[in-house]
Amino acid sequence: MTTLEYKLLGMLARQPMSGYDLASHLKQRLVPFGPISHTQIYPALASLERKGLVSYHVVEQQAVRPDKKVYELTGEGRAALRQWVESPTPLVFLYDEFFVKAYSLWLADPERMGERFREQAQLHQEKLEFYEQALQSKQLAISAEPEKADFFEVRDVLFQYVIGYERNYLAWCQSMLQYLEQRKHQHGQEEGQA
Amino acid sequence: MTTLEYKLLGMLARQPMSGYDLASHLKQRLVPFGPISHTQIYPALASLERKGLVSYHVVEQQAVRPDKKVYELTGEGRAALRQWVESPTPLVFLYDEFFVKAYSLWLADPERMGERFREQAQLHQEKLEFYEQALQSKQLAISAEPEKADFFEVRDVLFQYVIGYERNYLAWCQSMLQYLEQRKHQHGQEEGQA
DNA sequence: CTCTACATGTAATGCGTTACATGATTGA
DNA sequence: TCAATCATGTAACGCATTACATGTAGAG
Repeated sequence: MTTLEYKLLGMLARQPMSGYDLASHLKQRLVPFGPISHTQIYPALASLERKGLVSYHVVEQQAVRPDKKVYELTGEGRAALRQWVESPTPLVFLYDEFFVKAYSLWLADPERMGERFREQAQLHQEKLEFYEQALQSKQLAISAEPEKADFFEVRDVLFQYVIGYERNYLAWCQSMLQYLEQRKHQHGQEEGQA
Repeated sequence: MTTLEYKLLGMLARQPMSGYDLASHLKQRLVPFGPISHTQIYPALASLERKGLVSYHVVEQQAVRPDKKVYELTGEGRAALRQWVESPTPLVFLYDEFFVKAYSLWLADPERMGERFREQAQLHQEKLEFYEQALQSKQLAISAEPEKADFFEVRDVLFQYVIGYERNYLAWCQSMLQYLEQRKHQHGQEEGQA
């Protein structure tokens, strides 16, 4: 069982869906797991089905579209997910390419690096705004459907985590921009290699 | 060129090292990139050498140890690294297994999940303390060797990012623990499946 | 007339992890 | 005697991404 399979189980536990639905939910960022390619989803669903953790029923589509396979969790699927969720997790290391670049920023041109940091800040700003807005509309959804508050609430807290993460990222970009400004003024134009 | 290769270039740009040295620096967390296995490092160094981005000189070891290959950047290596550092970076998605588990926490036992959150908080607390301490000793190192302040300073800011990240993580764990407490009191003992 | 949405897949490639392989010295 | 440190590698396996493959309907 891979993390990918548990992501799918977690989504199906909330709502039965087809492979296509899963992919588009992720793409629309209704679930903050990042996008997952359909070329991974379909084999993974097949494998979950072989293991008896999910089952599907075919829904015929209008026109000549391929029939839709709507998957849902079986009892074992729910139990397996629950067991995994309740199990300990080792510490994972954060992976961020821009962060790796920043490690070698001392040999780069401060002017150009300033642009890069503003670029990143922009991207993270957009993501932050998306999740802030999503959080607001989700809170409205809870008051509309209180019986689903169970997992709506949890999703909100995940969104709050992402929001905190993005705020930290932005603060870091700001402090780096300050540092670069300082550097520009201090060093003036000493190193001038192409 | 993979991110891994640029990580190695970035480290070698600061200081010539052998493959073994690179691995142990990462393991000791002197560089916040997470550990990298030596089985990846040695082939990567060979590939960088073939591309002319690094060169090495053999240092004979006492006893019967294999000779050490100390690598350093070539001019092209430095230029390639610089170009990469100055290039734009797409937004990457955060990957955290515990976060994925939290998404399905609504079907788990609140008591047991509380334990898991305390566990994670502990792990992140340790990491936070490590980087806070490292930051302090690095700041001392700057005053000792001001000529290397260039990249010491940058490393510090990376450490500061990690510190912010960990603080956010801990705050999230705390808020989740509060949520779970609330949940325990509210729901009492309604669902009791094994 | 081209692009996007719908809907499902297979095949090839690449990166990362784990296991395998060697071999002396030092400390518990 | 068992593990860890030093020091370098190869081989097998698994997960993820990209490219390939099919086919209609509707919007711009």
